[in-house]
Amino acid sequence: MARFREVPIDVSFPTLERAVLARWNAEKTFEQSVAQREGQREYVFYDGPPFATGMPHYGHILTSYIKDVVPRYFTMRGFHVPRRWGWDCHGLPVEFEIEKELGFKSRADIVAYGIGRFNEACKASVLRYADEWRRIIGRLGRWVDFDHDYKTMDQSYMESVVWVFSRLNELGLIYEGAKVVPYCTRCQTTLSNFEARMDDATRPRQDPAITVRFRNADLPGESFLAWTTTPWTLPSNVALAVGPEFEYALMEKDGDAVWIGAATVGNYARELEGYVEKKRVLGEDLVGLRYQPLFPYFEGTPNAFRILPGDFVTTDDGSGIVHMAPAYGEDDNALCAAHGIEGPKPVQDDGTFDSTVTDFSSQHVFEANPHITQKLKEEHLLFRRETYDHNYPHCWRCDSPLIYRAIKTWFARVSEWKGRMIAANQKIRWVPEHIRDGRFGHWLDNSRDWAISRNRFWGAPIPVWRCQRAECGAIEVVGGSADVKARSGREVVDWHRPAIDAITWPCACGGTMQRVPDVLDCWFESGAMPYAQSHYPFEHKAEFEASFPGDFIVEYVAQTRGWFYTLVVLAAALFDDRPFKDVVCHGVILAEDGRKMSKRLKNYPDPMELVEQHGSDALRIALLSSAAVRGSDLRFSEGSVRDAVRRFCIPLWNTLHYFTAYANIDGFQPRGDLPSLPLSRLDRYLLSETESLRARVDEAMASYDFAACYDRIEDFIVLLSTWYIRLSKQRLWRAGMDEDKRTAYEVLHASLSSLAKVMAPFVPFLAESLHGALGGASDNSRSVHLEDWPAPRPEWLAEEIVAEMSAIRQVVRLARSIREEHKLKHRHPLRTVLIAGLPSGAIAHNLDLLADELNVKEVRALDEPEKHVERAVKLDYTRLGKKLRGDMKKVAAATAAGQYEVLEGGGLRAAGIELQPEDYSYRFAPRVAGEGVAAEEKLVVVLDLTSDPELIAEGQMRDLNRGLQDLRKKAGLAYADRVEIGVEASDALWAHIVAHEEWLKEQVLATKIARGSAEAPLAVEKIEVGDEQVLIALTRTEDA
RNA sequence: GGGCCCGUAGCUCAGCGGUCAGAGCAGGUGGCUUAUAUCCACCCGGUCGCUGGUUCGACCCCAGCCGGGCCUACCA
Repeated sequence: MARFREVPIDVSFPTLERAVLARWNAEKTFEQSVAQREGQREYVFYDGPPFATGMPHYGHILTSYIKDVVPRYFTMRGFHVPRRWGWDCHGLPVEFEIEKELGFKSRADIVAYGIGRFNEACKASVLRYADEWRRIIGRLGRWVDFDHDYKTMDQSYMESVVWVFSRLNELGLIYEGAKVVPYCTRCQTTLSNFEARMDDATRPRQDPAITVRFRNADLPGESFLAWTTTPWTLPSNVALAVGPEFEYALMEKDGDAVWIGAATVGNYARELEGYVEKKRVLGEDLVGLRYQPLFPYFEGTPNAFRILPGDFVTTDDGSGIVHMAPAYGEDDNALCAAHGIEGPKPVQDDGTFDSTVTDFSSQHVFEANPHITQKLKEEHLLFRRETYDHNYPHCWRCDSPLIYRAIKTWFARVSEWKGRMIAANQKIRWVPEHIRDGRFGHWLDNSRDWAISRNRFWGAPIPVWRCQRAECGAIEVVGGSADVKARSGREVVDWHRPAIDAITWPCACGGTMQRVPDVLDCWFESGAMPYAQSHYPFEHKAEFEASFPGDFIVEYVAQTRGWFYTLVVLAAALFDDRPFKDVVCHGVILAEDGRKMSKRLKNYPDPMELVEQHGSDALRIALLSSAAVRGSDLRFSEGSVRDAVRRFCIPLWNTLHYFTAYANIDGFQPRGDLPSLPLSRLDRYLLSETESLRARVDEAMASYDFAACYDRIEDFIVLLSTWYIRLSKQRLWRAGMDEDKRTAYEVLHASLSSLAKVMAPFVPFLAESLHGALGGASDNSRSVHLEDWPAPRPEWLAEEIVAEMSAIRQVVRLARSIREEHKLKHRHPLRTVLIAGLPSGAIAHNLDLLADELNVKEVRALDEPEKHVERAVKLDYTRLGKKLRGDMKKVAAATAAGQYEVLEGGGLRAAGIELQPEDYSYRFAPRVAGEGVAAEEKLVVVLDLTSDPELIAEGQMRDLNRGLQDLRKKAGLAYADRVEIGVEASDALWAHIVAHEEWLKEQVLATKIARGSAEAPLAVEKIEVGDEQVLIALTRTEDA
């Protein structure tokens, strides 16, 4: 009766995985794994929410795998690791989707449709992919709690966000200002400076660049040349700026004189053909000069139309003179404000000119560019027209080119607490490490005030109410629903617009307090996630404070300016702390061709089809053992997944198959009594490596080096499969169950059991199958994911055996290379091998192993290796380099040339310098080619190549055995099936067969060996035995 | 313009102040296998981007340059 669950050899990993999933679902294994750690140490993981406006792609899958491995690992290590799924619900991405669906062209369409209806549509849509996400993430084997998820649109979440805003306000970190900010004319809202850099929002664009004459108001024959790539800002021009330190040249030809930056004259070689430099002055000498406005629209602007000094002026591009439109440029705004100039704002919210700009009224600014250029040309004010390729920001969702525009916006005064953010960052552990002071550190250094309001609809409200009486304008900021109720007497039923807008209350002045209409930047909401998911500080106050900062987050590198950033901003302001302790930044997954994965190009395989083809664990291995987990980009190919199956899954599976099949034949039942068993050195080697694997994985996980974890596990599987099991076959194949055989089973069982646990976080499905199969015939054994991580077993470590085995494996390689060189088949036995250079005792310890592996009758120590090999001194460079310094070269040259003398009592002298025995060792190289000698490092192997009839006969028997085994397999026989054999052999060969009949019968489980073909054989084949072609046949013996 | 990362075999990537630079894949040859879709050995294949410097010793550290990627900037 089978005790171990039968493991089919022709496994389908995807099928296997589905069965495991079914069991996890049925037994609520995930829930148990979390619940059983209740009360133990917390390991706090924050789930960075995806925008669920589409289906998961490889990037999400990579993130998800890491978000699964780490919590699984720490759970097994004894931590309580709750994992709540998060949904990002608010913001432009969603609004934009809905606008598309409803066929809206502009913001006005939304208002006409009704904010309430629009937001209902947003709400209804955000979770439309939720079921698909849940299905896919579940299929991947990621354990995460979807039932207790958080959504940024939850009332509790929104109330915490409101609290965060009010808290910042109490700290004096919020203000309303009219700064120049990125603005989307289609969405009709401001964006934050970092949204303008999201993903590929900043990308090449071609714009017109024109150089314009501004005529000197007092000397009409002179003009100032200014260059701009935004002709649409020229109607709003109110000043020019020059670099006070730069030189400016007055260039003249035929009575036309133009001022231009001296360093930029070369930029205008063609236009300035024939012009002569008449004068050269410093910029500061031009300051104060007046010029005629280009357009008449704003002629009356006080203090305007003069030349101002600007420290931002460069001479890299353009003409060295910069035109100033304060409402549409940050520098312009600051400089003009400093000189008492208020700029006109003729551009309306939808990007069109208002009626003040009579010539271009109601034209969109980008549409107006050529018309403005044309008009300037007609008035002879256009000096040059060109096109300019530059990187230009676009709206990260609707893709419209942004403009910069002064607009009333609510700001978080980030520049004020930047220092605390920088300090907090120093306490964060980044993987890869360079992000901390590199990409992220520099980003923090450049932090500017954050425009947090959006003149939009679907988001958490700015919790600011303002008295509607213009002459009062009092402002109140609320920090939660209690604040609202205290003022208005009304409950907050929904923090969303328009419900929240409907709540008003009387101002002390008699006016009405009404909410300012803006909503918050959705990045503000995601930055508030640690607090808002717990409804802090309204609920779970103590739990939150005990669990903050979080232990671990992971997202892709671009979040350094997204979520990672907003988390740090808010945590530094609210708690003067880091929001998380450890963060892993993974890279971007590219298609195999090195380009971005593109649905349109179909340059990548569908993730779920791939998972159903090869299995999720294989995909997990491929992704997490790649450089992507170290922050690099990854060219993903299906081949890497196939490779993972071939290198990792199949060898492991076959190991398990072998173990269960033979253990069941033998009726092996583990007793767990290893310490009392006569462990062989091979057994101790495997146990030592088993323990080392655990330690190596722990070490790698301490630095979140997932790739190293997979490498170590794979190394172990190879060792297990190609060394331990292969060498144990003879032990396990023997009939009956002696103690040695049982020991082998116990060792294998212990090692595999440990392996199952160590693998569990990394290949959760395979580990579960492995663990389940080892647990016994009953399918009711506990999940491996409910087990504790293996405890250290220092008693399993056996360093000297590991070193010895590594030397033995080297000897085996050397012996094989000798056979290779001499075309001697491995099956052909040889008489003797001589070995030198092994650790003392190694030969005695491994006599049988060496004899088997090398297929020799006798293994002996080689006493005088010098007879077969040259001996060379191998210096310990690390030791000697430090000691000898400049003499190192002399000594190295002398010893390499064999010029040294061995000193009595150890040590040697070379180039007049004495070396201690620990300063060097010897290595060998074969002296004579063709002698059956191989050497490497200090090892020397000498194989006796001579043969004799007895050895030849044995070789033939092994050939025959091999052929018969092959035939058994081809005939589809079970391992324990008995057979009858027929052999058509020469007389000489037959005589050998007769001599070895018993051995052969035992090997191939034959009841009878006959000369000639059997009647109606089950299988027949012609094979090579020695030099002879032999026909073999077998028939299955009916069971007695 | 500035910053960060990268440049190692045909491909994907390890490595790292120490002797002769590695693995996997791909190609070739041979061998092993009573679990394996395996595996093993050997061959093929490298100016470790280039040039200097530091050092007894540099793929590794430093400087400069070339190439690629990512990020960034008030390219008006």
